[in-house]
Amino acid sequence: MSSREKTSPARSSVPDSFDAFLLFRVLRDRYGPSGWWPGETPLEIAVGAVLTQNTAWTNVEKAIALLKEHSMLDVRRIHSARPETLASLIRPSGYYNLKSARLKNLMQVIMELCAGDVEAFFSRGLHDLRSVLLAVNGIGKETADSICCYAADKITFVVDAYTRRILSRHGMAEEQADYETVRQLFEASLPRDLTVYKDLHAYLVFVGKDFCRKSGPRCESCPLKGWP
DNA sequence: TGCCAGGCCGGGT
DNA sequence: ACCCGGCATGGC
Repeated sequence: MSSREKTSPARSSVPDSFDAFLLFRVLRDRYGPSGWWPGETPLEIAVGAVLTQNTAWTNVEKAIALLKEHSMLDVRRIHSARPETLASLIRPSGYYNLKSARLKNLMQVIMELCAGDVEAFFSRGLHDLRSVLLAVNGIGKETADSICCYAADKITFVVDAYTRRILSRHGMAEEQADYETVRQLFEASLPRDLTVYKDLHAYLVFVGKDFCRKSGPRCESCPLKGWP
């Protein structure tokens, strides 16, 4: 059956020649191992993923440092903290009331499903974990995939604003292509290798920060100049 | 000084 | 199914 085209929702057309693995190799040659995600434990990575929503990482670092100083980087401590207390600690990361509630929502589900055992929580299968995370208020697709990939070591590609912008500026996708379309675009041409997934997303953030900001594009020395 | 940062939700059309 | 306002700090 050629049951493909009729029900497909208006989806952006993309050059089917896109080779994400080639992109990976080019960027790896330039950057080497990415060292991502910044964060020492799976819990710290997950917390950072929430705190960095629409926020510069330098601000997140301050917030995480404060959590550590107050011995609050802990499932039960966050879970039982007063919302205002938690908010005051993560203040530098912005949206602190919102993110305080979101962190507590995440800890709540870890408590409910695994009695606060982070390792057990992250040892679920990808699809199970991903849907559990997506059901948490305050965790959307990018945050869920970031946690799955970097905190739980699952093979799922993280799509963010930089990924979209870089692809669209190079004519490889529409800027407003929906999340799943872009994710499939990458996963279709990547080997199922966790390091490749982790590093490629990291490289796209590096390129985005250095050469592909919203304004002030300095594309001259961009490693992707002329791509493809 | 204003714009931007590794989003997401809820309400409106 | 989109579109939009709100959420907030710190850096350039």
